[in-house]
Amino acid sequence: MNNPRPITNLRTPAAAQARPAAATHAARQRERILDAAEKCFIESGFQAASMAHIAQTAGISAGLIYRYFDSKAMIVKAIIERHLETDGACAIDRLNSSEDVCAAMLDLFECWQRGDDPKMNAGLFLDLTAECTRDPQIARVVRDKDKLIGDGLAQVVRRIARARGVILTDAAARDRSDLLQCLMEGLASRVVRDPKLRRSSLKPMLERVIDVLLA
Amino acid sequence: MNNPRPITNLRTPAAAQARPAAATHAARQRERILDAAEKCFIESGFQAASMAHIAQTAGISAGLIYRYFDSKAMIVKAIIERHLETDGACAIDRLNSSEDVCAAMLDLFECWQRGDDPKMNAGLFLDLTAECTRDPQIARVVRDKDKLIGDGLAQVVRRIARARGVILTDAAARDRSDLLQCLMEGLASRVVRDPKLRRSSLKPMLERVIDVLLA
DNA sequence: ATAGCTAGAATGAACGTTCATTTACTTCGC
DNA sequence: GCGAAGTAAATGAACGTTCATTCTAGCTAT
Repeated sequence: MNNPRPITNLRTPAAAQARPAAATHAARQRERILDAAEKCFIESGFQAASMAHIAQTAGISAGLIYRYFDSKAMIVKAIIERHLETDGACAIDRLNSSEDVCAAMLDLFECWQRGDDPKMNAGLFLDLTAECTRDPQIARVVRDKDKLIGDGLAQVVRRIARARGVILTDAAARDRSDLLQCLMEGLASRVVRDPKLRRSSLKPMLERVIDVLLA
Repeated sequence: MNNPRPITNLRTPAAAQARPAAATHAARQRERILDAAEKCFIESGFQAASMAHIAQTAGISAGLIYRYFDSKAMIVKAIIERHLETDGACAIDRLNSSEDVCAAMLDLFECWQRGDDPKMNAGLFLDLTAECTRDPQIARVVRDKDKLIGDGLAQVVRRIARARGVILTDAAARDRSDLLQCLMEGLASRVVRDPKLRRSSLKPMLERVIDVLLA
């Protein structure tokens, strides 16, 4: 008499409806596993991080992970989706709230440089982008999200340009946001390849470049 | 009576002096293995590419690889060094020869987009950069080379600015080359995350931005 | 010329290890 | 006491690496 699968499958949202108390616990456990996985992925990369290490970091047994996730690939997928959610939204939010695009970008630069925010990690960003060239499923998710981020950034560009008295067409705003995105993502690479790079030496020219992009 | 190591160690340059005929064969084999490894690394990433797959791609047995390389890590190191050599030098050469910095950058963009040149692959570049955040040895090699590339780029900036009648200090040229590098590396990320991005939509704003950086 | 010898080149099976995943068992809350 | 939560050992596949063995090309003595 083997019972290969739990009767209430925690991996489906159906469990949430069935028993609310257990569901919140399950959700918390999933978060715990994802937090640990994120830490491990940053430390070792998606491929090299082992389930054993993730389990140890989460403070649970390796087998227990499989109660909450079907496979390692599903954890990777969940981390990527979470990262895309926070990373993209956070960047747009910063630009929207600060009004000073240059300062917002330099803040992001410093955040990457410190490496203290697991949600905005340069290594993870680069690894994730590289993975797109190899895993079509990941590529699709990333490109879908990237399109949304690009749209959001284009809107920010249009809004700021309008505040400066310039009316941009959709296409023109998009060309400018593409280059802005290029700059931001380039900073991720710069952070890693030149750790000595300072905000102060970046600021003057970045200001002038962004001025061109918004006028 | 076992003889654990070959008397002429192919992995040391000393072998080249000893027997020139065999040395050229060894060098050719090493190149063959590196070419195969490069292909596999682009296809699967540094971590996921297996020695068996590299051997199969090279058309030799798995064991033979160890006659020419001590370990997989050494192959990774050799590929990275080869990549840094060609990638950096090639970019500077293009800028030096074309005089039109914008066109040279867009050429590089298209080269990455086509993905036909194994020496200039965006996925490999991103993977390699991500690896810096995890392997200190790789980080050191990449950062040393990055410094040289930055110096070269700063010189190009100074030269072009001077041709336009602007004299830049070393620090000013460096600030500009940092942002140029930022743009170029951002393009590697853009190529992967937005495959539909076109040279024609990039060109107008890139021209204006580069104009600012060189004047 | 050629048979025998030698050493490097190459093979492929086997090794020990590690990994993701499964299974059998225990603990805990209700 | 029953089902859910959790553990730890087991499993088989895959990995990097090694090793005994075979192949091959060039040299030497006859």
